[in-house]
Amino acid sequence: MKTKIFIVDDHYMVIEGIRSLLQNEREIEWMGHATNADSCLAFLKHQQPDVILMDINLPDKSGIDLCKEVVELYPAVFIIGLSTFSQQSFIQKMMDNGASGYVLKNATQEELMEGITTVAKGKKYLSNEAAKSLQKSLQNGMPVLTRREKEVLELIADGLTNIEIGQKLFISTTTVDSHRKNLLAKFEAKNIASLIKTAMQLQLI
Amino acid sequence: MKTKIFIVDDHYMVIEGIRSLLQNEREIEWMGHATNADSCLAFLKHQQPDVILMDINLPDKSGIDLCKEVVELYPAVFIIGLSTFSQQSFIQKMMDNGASGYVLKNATQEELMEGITTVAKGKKYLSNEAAKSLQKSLQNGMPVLTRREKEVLELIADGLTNIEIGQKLFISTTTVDSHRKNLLAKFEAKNIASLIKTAMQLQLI
DNA sequence: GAAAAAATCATGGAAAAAGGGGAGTTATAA
DNA sequence: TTATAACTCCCCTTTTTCCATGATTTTTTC
Repeated sequence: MKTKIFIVDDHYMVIEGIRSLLQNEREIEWMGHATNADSCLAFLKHQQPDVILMDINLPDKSGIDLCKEVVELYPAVFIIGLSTFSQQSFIQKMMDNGASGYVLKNATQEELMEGITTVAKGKKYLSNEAAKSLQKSLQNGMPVLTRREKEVLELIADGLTNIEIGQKLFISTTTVDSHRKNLLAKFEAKNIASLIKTAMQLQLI
Repeated sequence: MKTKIFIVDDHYMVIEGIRSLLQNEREIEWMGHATNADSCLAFLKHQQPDVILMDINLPDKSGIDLCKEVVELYPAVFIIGLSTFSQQSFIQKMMDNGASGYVLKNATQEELMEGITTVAKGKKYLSNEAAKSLQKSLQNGMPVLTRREKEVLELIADGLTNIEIGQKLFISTTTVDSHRKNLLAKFEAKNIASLIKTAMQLQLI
């Protein structure tokens, strides 16, 4: 039986690239593509592919959020995350949100096919490079933040002071300060400036 | 006469996508591709294409630097910068370094062909979207930083205090403070945290 | 060579962050 | 059920940033 494939990516060159890589594969049926989250959801109302290749950066919604929605609505559809090399930190998020696999955009035809067939069987797949970069970002002490710490970090990055953050989250200013201190410790940062920089680099903001 | 094309991009899917978009064009001769700056330069030693489509993010060197080198070594070769949507701020840099055009990766076949033919004639080309986003980032008050402000900004982002920065640049602490204030004003930021965030988003760091 | 922009320096004060230390409560997972 | 992690709160001190205001010198540009 053919594996039905659908692509969500806002770059035509990537869509064409995937189509080109898959066009000679007999076991693949190309169902089409979407360039944003909305038209992807619209498509799924009528037809369901076996595997969706989903970019992480979409114009209207992050692939991570879309992934979650699709998995909830259509549990039978397997999702493979697609991303460029620099977005290692999203791999974990994508998998946490129900993706079955992850393939980098510099994957070869072989890797892509391996990913699709593996995932279509219900197994998990991480391409070598993806697995490597995940490992690397874990090794290189990528901080694991709690829910609250993430919230506080976002607000700090938006320019709010401890007092303002406390009011927004209905907690004491001193509590916000505690979270701030924990963040500095986890990032091994001297101050908020360097913390924001590394957090942005790791795409945690 | 056919236009000879060469691609430098580290993502196979993009390479395949471009190849696929161009494969039926009679006026295009596909010379090959490289996935990094070094092999691009190695290729150019033996053969020169008319137009190079060059990604901005390469594993060994930024496309911006590579662009400069290629233009110096082979003035007859025209370069079109390629990038994803989020890298508007690089468009200007790429053009400053001698690129003849700029096309976003979500360009259609028509846009890509228009870009290639325009550039091959020696003219400049910016795809609608690229031009738009350039305009936008200029309009939306993308701050124009002075040499000193950039230096100070980098050091702030690395976590140095005003005192440390002053020592490093051999200027008074109060001078550093002045630059800091100017930066906050230019970015319309409430504090350094939000400044670093937007500076990272605009890829000024 | 004059105007504009950039870089330099300063004072003083208010606000916020950074650093240190301590401690109770609530989830939650082994 | 008992550790463990997460979240909460507090005090005190020092350091740094932020804000207002003003001014001189150097460099660039027309």
